[in-house]
Amino acid sequence: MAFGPTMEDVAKAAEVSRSLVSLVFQNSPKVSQESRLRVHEAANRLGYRPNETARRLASRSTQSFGVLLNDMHNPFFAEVHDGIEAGAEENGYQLLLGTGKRDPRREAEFVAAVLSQRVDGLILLSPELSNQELTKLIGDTPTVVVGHRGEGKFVDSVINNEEFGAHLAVEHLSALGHSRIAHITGGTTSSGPARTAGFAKAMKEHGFAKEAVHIDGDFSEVSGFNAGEAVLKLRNRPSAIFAANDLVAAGFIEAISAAGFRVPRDFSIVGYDNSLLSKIGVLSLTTIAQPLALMGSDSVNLLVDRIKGEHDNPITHVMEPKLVVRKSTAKLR
Amino acid sequence: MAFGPTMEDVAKAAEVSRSLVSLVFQNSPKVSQESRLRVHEAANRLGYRPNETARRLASRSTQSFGVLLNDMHNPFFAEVHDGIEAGAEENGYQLLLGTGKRDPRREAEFVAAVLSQRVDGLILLSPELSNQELTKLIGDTPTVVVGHRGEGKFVDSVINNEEFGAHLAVEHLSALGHSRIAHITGGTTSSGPARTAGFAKAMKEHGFAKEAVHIDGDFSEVSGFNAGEAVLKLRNRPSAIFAANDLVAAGFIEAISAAGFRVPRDFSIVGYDNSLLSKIGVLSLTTIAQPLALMGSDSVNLLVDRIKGEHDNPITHVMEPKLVVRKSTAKLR
DNA sequence: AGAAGTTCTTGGAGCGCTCTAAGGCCACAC
DNA sequence: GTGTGGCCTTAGAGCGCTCCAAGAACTTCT
Repeated sequence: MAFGPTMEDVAKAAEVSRSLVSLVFQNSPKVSQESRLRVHEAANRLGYRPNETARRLASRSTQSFGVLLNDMHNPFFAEVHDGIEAGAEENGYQLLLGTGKRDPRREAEFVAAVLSQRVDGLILLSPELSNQELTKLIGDTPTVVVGHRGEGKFVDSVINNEEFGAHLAVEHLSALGHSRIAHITGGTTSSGPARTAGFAKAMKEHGFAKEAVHIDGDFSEVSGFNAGEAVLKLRNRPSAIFAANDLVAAGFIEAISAAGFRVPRDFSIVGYDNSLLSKIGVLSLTTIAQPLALMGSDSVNLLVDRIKGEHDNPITHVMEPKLVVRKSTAKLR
Repeated sequence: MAFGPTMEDVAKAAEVSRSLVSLVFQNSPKVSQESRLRVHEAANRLGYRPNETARRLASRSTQSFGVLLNDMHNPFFAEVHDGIEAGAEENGYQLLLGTGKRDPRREAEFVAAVLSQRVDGLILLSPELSNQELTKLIGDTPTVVVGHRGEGKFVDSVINNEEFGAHLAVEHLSALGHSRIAHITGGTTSSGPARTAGFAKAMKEHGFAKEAVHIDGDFSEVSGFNAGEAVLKLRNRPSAIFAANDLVAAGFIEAISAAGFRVPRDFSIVGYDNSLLSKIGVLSLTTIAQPLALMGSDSVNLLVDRIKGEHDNPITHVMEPKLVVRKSTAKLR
């Protein structure tokens, strides 16, 4: 496996020492302009490319983070990744991306793999890995868990204020005159319970507790569809819906559309996530937006701070969602 | 920067040589069961993790591919990635993922970065980089370009039969009785022209050439919306639409829905990509599906074959799309 | 001119591992 | 005892680079 020219070759060609070539490629200020040019010229002539592997070994530093994306099909990860990438670039870190496909075993494999590559830190987006396994795995590697609160001395967390998101939805609907509001839940995993709890609390605060309707779901379009059919059978129908996410909202809309009902004429509906789905014209969902890119860049900052020694005890950042008003909500008729 | 215990430490703890420890971690068959246990025990006790960086340097092999995903927001990439990941795992390669954000400069940076890490091959999904720059950049690194035909002695390609996709769309609509069909184009970039050419050819083959309508677009929802409004103004309206992609189809549907028209009652419409969008109930788009995961795994195979020396001249694989029938198309009334 | 800096360059040790060649050890045969 | 072979184990060189300490070359000052 021939790996092309080495620093040694460049040094010979430029008639200088290997050390000097090294300094040139580190952009050291203590190289004379003349030598710098000589070396670059020789390097170009030979088609030299520094061997990053050797660099890392010799310098004992990789300047890189491992990032577990889990599921690339979910736009959530793409957006958080945008923020991570921006933050990493700003701070001079490389990224080692991987997917876990929501499988704890694959997640563990990925983490082990990047730790073998001696990354300086770890960012895990919505890992399924238990906190316990994680702690064992990472040792003393600075880690940020995004999506839920992680545990461990070396683990910081970036989470969303789900409760506040639900509050925003109810408040918006209330302002439009709705009080009989149904919530299609996201089930018992990830952010489902927090949204549901937030909904209950917000309804209570608005004095709508008795008009609240809960319909069980699971973050899927089908569960939204089923919820739609269920709602139509209710004797005392809600006038507005707070769906666990945009996909659920889409399912709901399909079900009621099939029965001749319209949004927002017959139902106002609020989704969650501000996904691509919510933005397309046919749906145009009012929804709750999480500051995903911000969460990404914030994770990087947390890591960088910890590496610099600016903190060494677990920190949790809670991000505030925003309401995005589109065409799926309207004044109660 | 303390990097934890090394092989040397493990060797000392297990009272064997460093070489033996190395063999154990390479799963060499020539280590006695007894030594193997001794070493593992010592390694666990010390919390030893092999240093992959050193491994790569010493073995002169990284067993890894660089993968340029370009835009993580586009599900296209997620699906091709699935195939790549599966292929890589099967063949024992690691993946180095990166995004170029459709910016040739960033793409070049990524390629340079992974080449510095001495990847064994490169898979580039829809790169914007010119073939010329690419050739200069990659040197003799085996490369696969996915999405369009790449150029260069070391570059294989995996592309789609866009023409056939257009053919499938027209054939399907024809079978439903449609002959006056409009095509909303994707513009002059990427697969736009090929789809448009395929449409023209298919219409001709069906004897519908004179009924073909071309409306310029650019793969965006807005262009679909504009096309919808334009179609409604036509004196002799088409009964069916072949959109450049699903997003365009969604835009079209929004425009005509606003005017009180319905799909498929008033217009049959075929999208392209079989995206998430096409699958949601409210749209339920008949669409053309590309074998994305297959394209991914095929890219890996191409790379592996080339590395094994099974071919050394450029190969292009053309993949066949499929028609996915949903509810946006119906018999002409 | 010589001392004292300053600026630039270099030798060499070493990062943590792999891999080759060589050797130890043991059983068995002669 | 010596030889033969199989099985394990090891010494040591080296992967391509960084980084330290020290040296060379050049200025500037007195």
